[in-house]
Amino acid sequence: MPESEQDGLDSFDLAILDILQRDNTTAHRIIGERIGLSAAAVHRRVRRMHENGVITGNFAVVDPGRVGQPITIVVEVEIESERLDLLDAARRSFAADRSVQQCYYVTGEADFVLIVTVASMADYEALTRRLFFENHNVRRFRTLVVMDRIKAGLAVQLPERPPRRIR
Amino acid sequence: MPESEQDGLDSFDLAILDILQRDNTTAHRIIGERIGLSAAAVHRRVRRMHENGVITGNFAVVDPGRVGQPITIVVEVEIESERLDLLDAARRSFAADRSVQQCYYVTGEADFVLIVTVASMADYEALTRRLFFENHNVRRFRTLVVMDRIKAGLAVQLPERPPRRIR
DNA sequence: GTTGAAAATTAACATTC
DNA sequence: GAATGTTAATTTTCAAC
Repeated sequence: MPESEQDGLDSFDLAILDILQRDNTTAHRIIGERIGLSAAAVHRRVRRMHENGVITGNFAVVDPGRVGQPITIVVEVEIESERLDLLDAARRSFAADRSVQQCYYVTGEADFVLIVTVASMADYEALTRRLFFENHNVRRFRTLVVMDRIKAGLAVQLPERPPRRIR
Repeated sequence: MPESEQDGLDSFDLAILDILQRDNTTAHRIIGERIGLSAAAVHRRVRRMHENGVITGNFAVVDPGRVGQPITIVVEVEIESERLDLLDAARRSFAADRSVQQCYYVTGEADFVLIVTVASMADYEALTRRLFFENHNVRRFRTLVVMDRIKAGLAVQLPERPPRRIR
């Protein structure tokens, strides 16, 4: 395969991302006015970034407390064996669980970090049973109950200058 | 003030949220077809949920690796004093930092959990300097480098049945 | 980048529960 | 009275030039 598929984001692309990360309902015409481009040019760039995988999705974010999930918990999980098949099994069971909003595989004193939302502590206990106690590969886990979601977005910091100019 | 402002989400609202959490570019007409409502009715409900704060935002999600931020790190921070003013100062400095994507105030063995994205480990060291070493209220911090973002969305689990039927 | 057609959003109105 | 569906006007999206 050719080595063409690269980032190649210029400062216009980054300016567009900066806006869409805050509000992706902003009309292309408005974006164009702000960054000095026509609406059509903005449209083409947005579509290309979506196809290229730079933009991975467009989501509405819901306040968990308003839909019956008032409790957020950070869980650190330590596993027994790092055997690939066992690791993968854990990975999959965590990712598949509907209460698990985020799941990271990490190095350091823990192996996984999960961010879960639940309706009640009883529900959390049920989660620990099905995800941790019933999985013999889980050595231990630490529960950190979230008292305040100080910052909970997914907006990525964008470079002032394009990260790398291709060609 | 009246005690009227309540959730009052019905199953239509939840069905709409379920769709918008996956893709908020879905046209109201399409949503209407799927759940059995007109486009106008969908539009009104979406607008109301936005105003009510049920929908907290509409975002495009960007792949951090594609915009020069290939490293994700989970950081647990322990602080010295829980004095309110000092706590608030820490809170604010974490939230204000552009590299900090998420910040939670938690109970348990840590006080804050941060999720940060950076361009390099040198940048992470710079971050630890400005956020932790220069803040004398930080007792210690643990670094968990993310090797795999297994699940990184913010979609909240929605109840099958409405959480509470008002009136 | 501009133009023009198709589609979506949005407001206004009549109607039903 | 609150919420729905229909209609119509406005705006946006999107393809062609």
